[in-house]
Amino acid sequence: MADVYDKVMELAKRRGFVWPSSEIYGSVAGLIDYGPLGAMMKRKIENLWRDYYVAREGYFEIECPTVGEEAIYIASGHVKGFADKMVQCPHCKEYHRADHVCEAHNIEHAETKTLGELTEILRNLPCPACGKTFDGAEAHYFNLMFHTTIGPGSQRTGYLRPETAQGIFTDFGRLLRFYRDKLPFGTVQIGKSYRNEISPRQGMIRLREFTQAEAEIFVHPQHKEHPNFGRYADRVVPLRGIKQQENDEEPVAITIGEAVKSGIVANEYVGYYIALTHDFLIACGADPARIRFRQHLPDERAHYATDCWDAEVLSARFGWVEVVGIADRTDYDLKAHAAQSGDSFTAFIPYDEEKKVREMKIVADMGALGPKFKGKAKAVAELLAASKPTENGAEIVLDGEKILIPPELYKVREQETVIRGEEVRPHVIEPSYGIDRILYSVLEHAFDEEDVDGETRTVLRISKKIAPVQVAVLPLMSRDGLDTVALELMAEIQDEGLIAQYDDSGAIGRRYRRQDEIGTPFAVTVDYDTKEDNTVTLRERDSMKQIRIPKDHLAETLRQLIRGKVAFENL
RNA sequence: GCACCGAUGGUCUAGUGGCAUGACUUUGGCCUUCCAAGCCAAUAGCCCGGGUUCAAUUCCCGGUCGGUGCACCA
Repeated sequence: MADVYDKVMELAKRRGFVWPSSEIYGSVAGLIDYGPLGAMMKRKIENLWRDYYVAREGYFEIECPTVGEEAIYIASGHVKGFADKMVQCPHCKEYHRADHVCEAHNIEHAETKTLGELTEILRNLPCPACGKTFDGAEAHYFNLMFHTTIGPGSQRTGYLRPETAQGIFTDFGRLLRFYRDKLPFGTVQIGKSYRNEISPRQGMIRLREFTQAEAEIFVHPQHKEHPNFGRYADRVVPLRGIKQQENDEEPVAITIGEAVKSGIVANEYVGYYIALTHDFLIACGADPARIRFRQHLPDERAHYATDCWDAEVLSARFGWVEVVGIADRTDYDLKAHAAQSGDSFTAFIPYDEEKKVREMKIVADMGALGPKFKGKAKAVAELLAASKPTENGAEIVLDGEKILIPPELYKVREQETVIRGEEVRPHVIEPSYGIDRILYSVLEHAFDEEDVDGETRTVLRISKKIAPVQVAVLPLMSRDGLDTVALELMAEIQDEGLIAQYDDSGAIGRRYRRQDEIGTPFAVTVDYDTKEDNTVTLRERDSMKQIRIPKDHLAETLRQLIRGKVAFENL
């Protein structure tokens, strides 16, 4: 069954987009190599992403290690949440959560038991699937994080990061200062993340090492209005909300402004990035008819997220594939890191107007309290501050003992305190992109075969913004000086910062086909007229149309074509 | 991780207990004045480990990778 997937992967392998990793030693499932064209294309997708998030949104990029110490992932919940105690039934081979099986048989606190204890208990318990006992089976941990040790002596436990986000969260304090203590601000990271999948299949869709591009945008919890919401408010996006999924309906095409106003999308930030993602995926060359946004159902949503949408792209082989997740993660992560680290993970937000609060303050006379209460003096002073004194003195309870502190041991002052603002723990809006999946989706959507004069023409109609090779330079004949002129042009084009490929092998038609197959958007051909009038042929991949342009303008024209500043048909 | 199926030049593939097919691609040459033309030549392959055998790419066992189903996938 040669479906599009087979054809795309065959082409990807043959032409140097994607290869199985360490193929000569047998490869490892879930690990891939990007070949020369794949690596170039991936870099261009990442750079296009930077255009959107770094250049246009103003979110600076940081780079954190892929290896992180244990504390990070204890705080994030990955050490616990990503590790289940599993047991496999020796009879029917079914997998079960070891603690769940125990708890179903009234074993209390099974979750906290060790693997040995669980194995011991399970020995006499029946498998929920087949009814036979687990005798002979051993409970084992199952954590999807790659584990390692940092430094000699295996002293420190480390993990390969399962997402790039945690690096941004742990740098929160530094980032807040970098952005001069103001909300909102955003930070992005593009890099590798790791998940030790049990059974990674589906080619490039499910990898053990994959590239994420994530933005973490820190916003005031009460102000989730995006400052540039107007830019995307009128953009129509296919949304498949909870309602459509429950009624098994098609996505609704609706403006993002309307979606936010009607409450389908939780807030402007989430809506804004849904629209931006729509824009970005189409700019990469994904087919608009095969993109939709699906809202997470309440029961699949992570417990901390208030709203979460996946950008899904339709694949002929895999169905709708999640390529981007856009979540409002609330303050879950910052709260978790605050608890683990002791730092506050808050921003000080000044009020528009200072608040003045009049209050009674009870100030202890430490000179008198000290000798009287000795080591307990400090505790007494603190209790005094919170007490409500009467004329006879203030009654406090110290270690269960009621003590009356006479008025001469403290002073009561009425005092005005100025409150200039408050500490606010931001909420996090997180658009998270799976670059590998996007690259595959674009390849699949761009793959096209058409019949030209009885021959099959294979052409990758990828966006000229992410095509690995941008221009092919072809001498019609590799003689009569045509090759010399072509090589000169080649150098000029490369000087312009474009990626060009020179090809003088075989008939001209064959060379066009070669370039079509790797998605090169433009080809320049030097022919005999070039020597007469200094013009060259410029051919466009998608239409196969050709025009002649003066070779002096070539490099500049190409640059404008590729940046989308001018259209081929207007030349 | 389980079950079933598969693995042969770069790609697709034929086939076999004893010299391993063909096509396409690629490279060089001839030819060729714009869309995979033709001719000549060259390069290049039986997934890995063990077993059976005089001899294994072929048969057997184990593994790896890929596909499918199950399980897993905050």
